[in-house]
Amino acid sequence: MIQLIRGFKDILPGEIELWQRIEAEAKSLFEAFGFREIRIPIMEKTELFKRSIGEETDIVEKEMYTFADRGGEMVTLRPEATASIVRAYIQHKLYAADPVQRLYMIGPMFRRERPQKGRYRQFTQIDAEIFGVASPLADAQLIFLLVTLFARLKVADVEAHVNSLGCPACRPDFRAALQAMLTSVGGSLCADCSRRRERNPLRVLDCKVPSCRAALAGAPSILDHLCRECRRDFDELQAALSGLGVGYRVNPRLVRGLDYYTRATFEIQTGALGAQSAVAGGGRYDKLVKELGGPDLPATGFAIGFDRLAEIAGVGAAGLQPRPDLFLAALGPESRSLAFDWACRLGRDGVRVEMELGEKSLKSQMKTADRLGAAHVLMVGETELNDRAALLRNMQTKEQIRVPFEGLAERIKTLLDAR
RNA sequence: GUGGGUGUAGCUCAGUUGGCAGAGCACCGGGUUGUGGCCCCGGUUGUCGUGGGUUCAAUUCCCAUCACUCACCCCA
Repeated sequence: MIQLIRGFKDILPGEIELWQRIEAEAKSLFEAFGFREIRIPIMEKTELFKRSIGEETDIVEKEMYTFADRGGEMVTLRPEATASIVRAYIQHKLYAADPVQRLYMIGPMFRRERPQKGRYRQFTQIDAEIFGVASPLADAQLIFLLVTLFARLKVADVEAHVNSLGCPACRPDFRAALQAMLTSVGGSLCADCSRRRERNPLRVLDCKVPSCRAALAGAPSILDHLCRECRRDFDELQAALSGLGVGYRVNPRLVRGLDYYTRATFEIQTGALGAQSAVAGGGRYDKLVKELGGPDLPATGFAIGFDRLAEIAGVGAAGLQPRPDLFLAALGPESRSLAFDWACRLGRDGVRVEMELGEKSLKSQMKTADRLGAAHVLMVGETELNDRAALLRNMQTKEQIRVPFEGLAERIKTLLDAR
């Protein structure tokens, strides 16, 4: 038999209710804050991701699903959403009407990594971006949204981490200081970090190898090298968060794996997902719009790992299963055809209704109704045909009443609505 | 890409020092010829992950392979 692709997964009924709940919660929250949904394509020209995420990043170097299509063009299944949203913002000149745009999207992303807990090759992200706002209040708003959404979904054991990555004015200074320090402790770094020392020294700060952590105990902090503007913005962000009552931790070791980030950067971390600590991450990317050919406008945004969020959400799918309002149990062909007619009418009018379409004993049908959690069962058989009235049983109280055939669907709907 | 663990019924798992493949749950039927949950009785379901090797005989031993899973790496 043909199985699904490694690292991909089906979301089956029973689990999907939780996904729908999370989606609904996210949408209503974002829309309350003026975010509008945007839908972007699942594939883009490979060039877009190379230029935005960065040629030297792991994502671009070894994780993208990239191939030549039948016309020979190099295309890539999107590994993240920001690049496409920025592309759309520029291409459709959304900034012309108003540079300030709040956009969100929910959809699948693709990265060909080795699957493990909380990590799939097709995974879903909830993404939100704010364009055209330079103020750190925009970053504070994003973090507030994350914290609020997580609280609504009863996610326990999460913590917001914030940091500033500086800007083109001050980051080179810090980078030089860090590199000098790394050279001095060179011997005690792990192989990966020795390699990263030249190309991407900031990543060394994020290394989890104990020897590296020890060697970096006295590493310079980016926060000591921020220029005046970066310092001011970072202070303002913290003041805003404190004012909102959002708990957070300043983590000078927090870095991003994508090259386009500047200044404010943040992550929501959890201890509940094994090695995968990040449930959401984001930050400011003030230079990206311009780099991709648009105007020089600032932007900030985040992505939530939907699959990870679903795993740690305190609201389970259990209470979310739909239960029928009514189950129709019919005995014999004549009763069944009557019941079928009622079932179709009631379903059309919005009553959750199910019935057995085959020939089954009443006992068996009652069992099915019970298993489905039906609130009521409407029985019709020989006796009822003679009486011209069906029997409506309340499954909880076991109370049964006769309902005349005449206008039955309407009568039933009225009875159920009255509850 | 590297390393560890695991693959037996729809699900959770036992098992065979190599000899006809098991339990619980689920499902179906009956006990009640027309009334669910509890109880009792009965029944259905398997290429024992796949391919090869050793053997009279392999689900069991050996080799390979695939899948799942956890971790490294990286990230959401």
